[in-house]
Amino acid sequence: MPKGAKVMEAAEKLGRKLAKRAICARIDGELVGLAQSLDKGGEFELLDFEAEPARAIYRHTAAHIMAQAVTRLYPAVKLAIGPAIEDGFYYDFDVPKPFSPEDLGQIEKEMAKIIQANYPIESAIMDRDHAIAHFQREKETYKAELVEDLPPDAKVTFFRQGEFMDLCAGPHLVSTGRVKAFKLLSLAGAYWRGDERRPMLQRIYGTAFDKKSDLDAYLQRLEEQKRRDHRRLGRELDLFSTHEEGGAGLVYWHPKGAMVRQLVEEFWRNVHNQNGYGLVYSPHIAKVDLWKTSGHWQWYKDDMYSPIKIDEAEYLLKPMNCPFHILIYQTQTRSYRDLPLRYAELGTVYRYERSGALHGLLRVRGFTQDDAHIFCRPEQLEDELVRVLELADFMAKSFDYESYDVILSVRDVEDTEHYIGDDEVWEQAEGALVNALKRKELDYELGIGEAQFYGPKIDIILRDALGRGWQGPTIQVDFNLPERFGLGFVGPDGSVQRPVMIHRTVLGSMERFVGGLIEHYGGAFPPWLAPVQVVVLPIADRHHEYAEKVGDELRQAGLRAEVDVRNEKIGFKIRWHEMQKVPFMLIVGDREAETEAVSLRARGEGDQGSVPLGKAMEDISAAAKMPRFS
RNA sequence: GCUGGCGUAGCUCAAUGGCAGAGCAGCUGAUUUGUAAUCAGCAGGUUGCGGGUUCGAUUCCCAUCGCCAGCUCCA
Repeated sequence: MPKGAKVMEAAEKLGRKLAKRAICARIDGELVGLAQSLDKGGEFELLDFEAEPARAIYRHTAAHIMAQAVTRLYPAVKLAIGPAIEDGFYYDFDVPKPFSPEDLGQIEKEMAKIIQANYPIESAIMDRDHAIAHFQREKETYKAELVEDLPPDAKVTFFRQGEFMDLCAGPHLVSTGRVKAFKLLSLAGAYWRGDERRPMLQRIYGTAFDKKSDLDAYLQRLEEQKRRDHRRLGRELDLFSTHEEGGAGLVYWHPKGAMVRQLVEEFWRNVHNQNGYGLVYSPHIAKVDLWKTSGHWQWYKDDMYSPIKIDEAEYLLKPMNCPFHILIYQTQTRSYRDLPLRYAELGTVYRYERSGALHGLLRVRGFTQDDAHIFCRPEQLEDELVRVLELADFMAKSFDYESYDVILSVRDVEDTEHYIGDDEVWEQAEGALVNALKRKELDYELGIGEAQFYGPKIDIILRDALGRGWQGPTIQVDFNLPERFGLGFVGPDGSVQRPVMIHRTVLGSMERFVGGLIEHYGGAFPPWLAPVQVVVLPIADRHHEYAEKVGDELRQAGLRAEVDVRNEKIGFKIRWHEMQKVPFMLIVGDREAETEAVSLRARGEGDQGSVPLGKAMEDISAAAKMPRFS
């Protein structure tokens, strides 16, 4: 290709069809727009909508089109930022009057005009000072601030489409007409630069696809997410409720939801007993002094509830279980031979969550953590972390979470205010976590400044059936609490040494975990977790006796079975229990009663035909087995 | 906590300043049913709670509680 030729021309050379679908190119790893000139050679690759970076460019252009439309309709608007995000884009605006949902339709219409006009999108470069002056003149104070943060010698790029020009690093589509399918989805407030002390802007979320059918499929996926919403299923399947009278963020588990939770807990207990944990119970409140020793009073106060006065002493509701497990540790002189000591507890804690953060079962003010604290010698730390990672993996797989993402949260070394303990101790802790992850060959993202006040942590984000992420296991290394409580163990040489603590949960909390499970399974729990595993459906009144007998036998065999003797037709009952997501239905009429048989129906799969009762019970029992750790 | 939206029967939703309604669920009765909704009748409400404007408020205003979408924060 000649120097100065456009990327697009190079693309055409590769093929008409290819060029038509291309959004941008990657030259030596750098993304460039199709309208840009080729000023250097290198490895050349065309990207279409299938490629994530190209998709982001496409949606980013859609965000610009939205900003252009908003600027036309609301001339007083000030623009902030408008990036592409997972599945779409947003743009933040400062407008005198907030948008209403009805405004979105208007904006969409204006966007359609801009797309129709097919304005070419051209880039321009200005030096930093000119750019600042330009934005100050235009009263675009947010844009001016963005440019001011750039280094003094920076060249600032702009993109122009029609009358609209926006500060932007690019690249972009070649013209506005390239956006084929878009939709504005929602409105929200958002702080400028995510800082709650700064102005609240109006954010519009939208999404864009290069095919109408893909947009429709995406919108259908949103519908599917709504159908699986645990708050909706929680009501429809009679699993749990919350009550205005009782207070926000506090959960009431109904018998069926409680059964699911109980099964999760039973499984959890089995696994922990098998894995060398001692299961403990601890109180819900403790004196303020204990929380002063642990540091919670100083470092975690904003998340804790006000003290309760009992006999002149002040007590606090626990936000964490760790100090209690430490007290248990301290009841004996521990030998190096005793370690590691692992205490596990389904411990109910209470934390103050800001009212706007509350959300169904996923964000609540009282919840039960599947907590454990491992006290070990420093040289045991890495092995223990590996064991926890293995346990976490087993737990995830047992609930059909096929994959997960790992985040290593470390302290921000600049921020000395939010963390206790010396640098050396932090480095040691962070190093142990990194080594454990390496040994399990787990890739991870780094979360700087995301650590707990007492130590760094690994967070595991479970990917559900729809590919969404759920906060699951977390593993924290802590050298600080053992120090604060003066914990010790007697070493082989008779000297007293300091143990290390691991705080960990492998599910998260019962509330959040079960909430996630409801959505993951869409309410259709696998047989071992289903609150009702089998329902017996008699055809007519004369079959009730046999149906009850079948129900009794099922229950005798340890299955959770119900008999539906309502005066309804069989079709009604089948529909009802299908919607209640019961895994198995046994239909009994004259034919079955005569031959000690049942007509088996499996959830979602329909009629499986007539089966002898004994065989049906065996099959159902086999399908309903709780997973075991091996 | 902040911004915006919302709160009407158990659930889903109508009624825009003038007698609060429907479907499903519930109850009663009829029907005795063979693989995703049998029919009929009955009952169900201080319109979240408190104040105000008005002859009159589900509707307009203020406050409060709760919910929703985000922001911030997090198991």
